[in-house]
Amino acid sequence: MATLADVAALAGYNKSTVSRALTRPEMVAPETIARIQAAADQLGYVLNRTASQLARGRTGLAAFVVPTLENAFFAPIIGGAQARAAESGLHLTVTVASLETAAGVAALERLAAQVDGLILAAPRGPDEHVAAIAAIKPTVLVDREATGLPSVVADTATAVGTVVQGLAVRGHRRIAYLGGPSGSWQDPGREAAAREAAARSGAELTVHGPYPATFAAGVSATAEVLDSRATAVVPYATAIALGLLLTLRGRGVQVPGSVLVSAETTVTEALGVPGIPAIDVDGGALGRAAMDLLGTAMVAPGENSRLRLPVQVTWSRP
Amino acid sequence: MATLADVAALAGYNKSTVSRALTRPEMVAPETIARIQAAADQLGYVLNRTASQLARGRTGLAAFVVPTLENAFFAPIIGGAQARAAESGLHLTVTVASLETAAGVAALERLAAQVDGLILAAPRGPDEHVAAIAAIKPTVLVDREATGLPSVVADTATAVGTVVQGLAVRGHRRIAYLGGPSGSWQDPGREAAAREAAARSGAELTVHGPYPATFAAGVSATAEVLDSRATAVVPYATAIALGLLLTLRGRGVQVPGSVLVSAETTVTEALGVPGIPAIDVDGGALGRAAMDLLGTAMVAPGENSRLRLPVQVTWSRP
DNA sequence: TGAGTTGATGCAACCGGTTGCACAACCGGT
DNA sequence: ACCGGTTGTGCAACCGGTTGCATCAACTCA
Repeated sequence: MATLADVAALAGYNKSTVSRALTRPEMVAPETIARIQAAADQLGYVLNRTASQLARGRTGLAAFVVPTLENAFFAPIIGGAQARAAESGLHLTVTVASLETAAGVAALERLAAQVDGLILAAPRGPDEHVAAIAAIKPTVLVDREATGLPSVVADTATAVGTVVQGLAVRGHRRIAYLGGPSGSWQDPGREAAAREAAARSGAELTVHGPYPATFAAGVSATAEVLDSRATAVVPYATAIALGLLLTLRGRGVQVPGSVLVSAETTVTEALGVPGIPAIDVDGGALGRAAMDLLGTAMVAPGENSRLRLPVQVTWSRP
Repeated sequence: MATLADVAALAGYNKSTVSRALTRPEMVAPETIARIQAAADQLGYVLNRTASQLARGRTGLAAFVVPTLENAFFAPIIGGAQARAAESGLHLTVTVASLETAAGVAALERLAAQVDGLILAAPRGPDEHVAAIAAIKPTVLVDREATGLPSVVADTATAVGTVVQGLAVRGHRRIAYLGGPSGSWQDPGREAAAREAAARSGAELTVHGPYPATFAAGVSATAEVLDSRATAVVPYATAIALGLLLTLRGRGVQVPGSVLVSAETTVTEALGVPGIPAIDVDGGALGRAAMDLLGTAMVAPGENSRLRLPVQVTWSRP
């Protein structure tokens, strides 16, 4: 592996000049840069991040922490964050960890010591645990808010309210809300919005859960949904909706017909029936926004904006 | 932040002794260790990984590379690998990247320069691209094999063969195989196994695809499946199966009845109908095995075992 | 008792970049 | 011709550990 010194020797300059040519071109004469560039190319030189990090006192790593990867919901968020991270020369490492247990917190504290900043996506667990991590390194929250921390959340509460109201307008008198994982920060807000919308439009709302955001949870929720005699269901996550949909149909229940299940556009359109509400979160935007916030947080700690991204509600066409 | 030198000064020893006391206790007198330990605790000393890495010439990072995170299939694999990595003090960073394009390869080559080893999960793209990465750092393949590289694959080909034969035995004369993403290494093997099983048991096999492993692909595959007039379908991935199932039922097609779709146990059981084949891959085991292989590959390059993990086939009960 | 081990610790040279400071060459202005 | 101000480059001291080699005391065995 070629080092700075090798390049310097070949190009006939000092290490320091080479370093500057490669990282701060504005400090170096154009033709010098060209020569150094040529030498670097010839040797196939690549910067040794570790050395660079040691010298600069930064690691060039950011961590994206998710509670689980089972939920495809995080995929586009990670994608968006990763794209932005790459642009600013950061590596984004994805880690699965929980803030619910002391062991999980300890693991994250260790991780925090090794990165320049963290994005905690939909972290569950008490505020103090979140604060403990945020105390170590600049931290941005996704789909959760906390005082004193920058955050970006998809405003699904409003979307759920819209959906419930829309359902009521379309004649649904009994609506079931399937809550998300216990500890979910978003869940109470969504539930409240659902309740409020139901009350305002004179529909009855039954609340069920908590359910993890998995297919299996949707399957096991079926009995409760049927018991509730609701004609429309608003589940917390797409995976839950899928499990529910398939099981309902497996039991010969008309969907929609006797029961209508909201999901996201790709799913509702697949149902081949119009008038099913879909809630679509732009995960990529969430991820990009989170990374941007982290970028500023790493430069100017203390700065903490709370972003709320709008969420789209559409009603399926056939 | 306290450094080695601080601890050394406080404890009255040399940096080097402190370093050894902390990382190779067997080389240092017990009471010395005790004193150094005390000093370290008092100062709240924590090892600076970056410095350690620079000196040792290793990064303590391993990369887990997936073609996409949309597919929940990778979640348990990553989980398993991450668990094992943590045990051996490695950080596992998850990266989304493709080996199909030159740009993707370049990005991975850059990544490879920064880690101690990589696990490429279900990489698509030509062998030379894989080889290019493997030439840089110890590399383990998951769900793909290549000469000279350690790999671990889930033997889904055999499972697909079993399923097709089972379907034929149960009276299905026309079976549709929905191929996976173009470039998938597993796909040809599965297709071959399906063909062979069909031929052996006198059933007719129609092959469709390629399809990406997504819900949307399952939706769009519906027309072709119906056209094929097959009574049973074996899709490449669970997400495809879900899209297909939902759309079929959305169109009023009896599933099963007119068409039967295989998936994984959680899904087939949700259908509430017996006799549907499920193919279940133990992702956690795949991940753990991959990480173990990487561990040995990092110590002893050249060593390259090819593991084939059995895959379970079950037929749903009501 | 002396030569040969063994064990514990110190010394100093790394690992590969980054950066403050010094210095020389060159600028336009007076 | 002289001066303050740029601009471009080199020098060397870092960043914080790791490790080969030297040193020295204590210990073994003849």
